[in-house]
Amino acid sequence: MSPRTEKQLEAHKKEKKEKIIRGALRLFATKGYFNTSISDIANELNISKGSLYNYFDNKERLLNEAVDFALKEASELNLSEDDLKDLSPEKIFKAVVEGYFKLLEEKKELWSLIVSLAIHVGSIPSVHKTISSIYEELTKQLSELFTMIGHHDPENEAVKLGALMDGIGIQYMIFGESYPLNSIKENIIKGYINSKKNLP
Amino acid sequence: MSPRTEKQLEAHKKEKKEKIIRGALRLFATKGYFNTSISDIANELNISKGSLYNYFDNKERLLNEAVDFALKEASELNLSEDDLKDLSPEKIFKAVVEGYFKLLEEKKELWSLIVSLAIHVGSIPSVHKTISSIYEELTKQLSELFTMIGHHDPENEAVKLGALMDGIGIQYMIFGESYPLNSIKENIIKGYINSKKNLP
Amino acid sequence: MSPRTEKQLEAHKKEKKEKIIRGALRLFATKGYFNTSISDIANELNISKGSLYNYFDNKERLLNEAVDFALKEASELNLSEDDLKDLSPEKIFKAVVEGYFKLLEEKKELWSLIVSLAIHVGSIPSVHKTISSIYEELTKQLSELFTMIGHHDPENEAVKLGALMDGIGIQYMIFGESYPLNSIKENIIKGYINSKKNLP
Amino acid sequence: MSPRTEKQLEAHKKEKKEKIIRGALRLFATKGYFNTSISDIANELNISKGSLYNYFDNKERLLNEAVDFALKEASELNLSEDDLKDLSPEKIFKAVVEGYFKLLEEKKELWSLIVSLAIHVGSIPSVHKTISSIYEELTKQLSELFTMIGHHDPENEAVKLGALMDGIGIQYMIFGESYPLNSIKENIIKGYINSKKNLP
DNA sequence: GATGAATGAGGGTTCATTCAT
DNA sequence: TATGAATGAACCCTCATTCAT
Repeated sequence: MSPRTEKQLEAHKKEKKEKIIRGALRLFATKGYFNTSISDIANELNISKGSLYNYFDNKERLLNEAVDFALKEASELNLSEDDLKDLSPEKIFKAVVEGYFKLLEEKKELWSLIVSLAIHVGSIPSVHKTISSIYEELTKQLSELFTMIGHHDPENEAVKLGALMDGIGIQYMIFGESYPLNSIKENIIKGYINSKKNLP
Repeated sequence: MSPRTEKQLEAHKKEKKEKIIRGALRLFATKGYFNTSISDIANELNISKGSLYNYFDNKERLLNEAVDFALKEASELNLSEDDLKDLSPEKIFKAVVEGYFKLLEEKKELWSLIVSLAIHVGSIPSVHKTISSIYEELTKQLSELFTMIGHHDPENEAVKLGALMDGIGIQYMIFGESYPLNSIKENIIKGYINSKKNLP
Repeated sequence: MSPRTEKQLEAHKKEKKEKIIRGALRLFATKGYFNTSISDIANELNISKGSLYNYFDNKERLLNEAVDFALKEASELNLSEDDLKDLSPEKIFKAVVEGYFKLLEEKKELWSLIVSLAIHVGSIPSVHKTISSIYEELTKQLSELFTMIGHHDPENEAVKLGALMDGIGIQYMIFGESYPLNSIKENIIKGYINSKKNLP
Repeated sequence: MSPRTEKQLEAHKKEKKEKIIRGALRLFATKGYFNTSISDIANELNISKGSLYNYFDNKERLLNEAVDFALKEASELNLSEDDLKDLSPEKIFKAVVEGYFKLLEEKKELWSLIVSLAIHVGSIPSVHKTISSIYEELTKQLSELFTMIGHHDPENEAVKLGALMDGIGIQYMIFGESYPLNSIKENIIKGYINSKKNLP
């Protein structure tokens, strides 16, 4: 009944790692990394502390893998290249921006955890690397999107859009539900579409 | 040379508090709040651990007062109302934006500490309040600036500019020196000035 | 040799707890609760400070469990119901009173620790509850004893005898070895036996 | 307006010491000696910590002087020899016993503080001496009382009455207001008076 | 005499990590 | 692989006491 072959074993291990990561992520996101102890995580998952160390070398590595996992999962929410081909530029923008705003609303705590870790290098240097490499990737994708659309200076535009969206995230975290997330979203979408139209 | 009157005593105490705050801020900014121990701060300042507690009830209070102090100091870098009167709208924008970018460059670690604390409520709730109240104030000031300039929908514009600048901060923290801070700065300044010109 | 089954594990843990309790009790009794540090206890037992916290949530809980343990152990020194059946009233009295005096002499420090904790609620409220519930139990048993013997107003008599014995304890603690413990013991025993004989 | 002569100075100092003692006693009695800090006392009295050390060498000495003070004050509540002369034996007993019960009720916390300190030598050895010497004195007075009344074996009777009253104190502290203090008081008074009458 | 900032030893407690089972 | 007791360093904080003013 239990897995036998090496492959099965590997799969089983991966599954368990993912389980742990999800649990850890849940706690890190709500309580913060430093306020979450290894014991907390073990309790959350109903496993032993020692067992955790069979899957992760130490707490910081667990954090890094968890952040990596979360970022990859979040990326998957975004559009695949196939989608891009079939959509008009306007729709692509709408989809990208709306996807991001959805992430912001639905995974608020996770977003704030990751960004707060990312921007303060001094706290946990290793995680900074993990996040920035993914960030770079995302910006590149955004830039490609602008290129496909035929924007002049797509890189600069990608950087600016990325910054604007992150900034909205910050303000949303700080001001909470009183922040006019929706109207800003509409405003952005309209702005980009119009500005494009206005171009010669 | 030593203080005698009650006033001098009070002033002396305030001075010392500020000294401690500066030291703590230095360490919090570079190592992070959770990685900075009370001992570290005491050592940094060459005073005893116990002495710290004559000035601050506990570590979290020290953080809050430090953050408050830093934010107020940073605000003072911004323009006073007098300045606003004498400057043309274009110049005011330039000054505000440039002031912010200067802050970003010169107090990188401090900026990242504060924002990372601000956005993740779960880590230290109390500091979230301290920061958000100041943030609200800043947004209001920005909004007033837009009103004075005669922008339609100044509030929305203030929120957007605030978000954009914060977002640039994030990206700067993540990408580091490779981030094209200057070209973006110019781009923003030009953009705002042009967009205004385009208005009827 | 080492425990394997869950039952053995449980038993092993209970054993260790008891070991810690005995060590803590030894120190609390001689030095006092507040003068005994967690470090002291760990040293006494040749274990680490941290290990203690695997068995007891905190120092106060350890005290409470220790007191509880001591009181229960002391109670067991008293007579079982079987004994009562086989003895004449005179002998029961003798046994009870002598048992108490023996306790007083042989566990002097422990007795004084517990009573001193019990009577001053302000010091450690939690332990006051622990002790008073046991005290209530003891008084009830004493009352039942008087009922069995046929004393009129057994409750009142139980309270009075309890008070007298506690008072003797106090005086013994204060006056030390010069206190005529033995003669008083005899006096009490005789007094109760005679008074009973005088009843119709 | 301020005291000049040495005598006045001395008197002034004594007054202040007494003030401090009363404040300290208040806190010791309610919170316990170990839970009361020098700062607490200074705050209670609105004086500085440093000032306290002008009057008492250290905390333990303050406790000893406070206990001494309290015991002497309590003793003064008892009957003077003059009173004894004018009263019948029955009335003297009544007065002594009632005085003690009044003390128990009105200065509950103080009584429990002192007795708890007295019986546990390990906690604060010095105070044990302070209290036991006063206790000895009180027992002697009680013994003299019995002698005056013509009791055979007055010493033994004094010890027993002392013990009984202390024991009642303990039980009162443990059981609180549910303890039938009044009925026991009446019972004791009647008991002693009757037993005396019953003597040939 | 009065003050309260400074001290520094020590307090209880937490926690990531190890390791024997 | 799973366990959880054991560790020990580090943490935040308290406090009696001192001393310059």
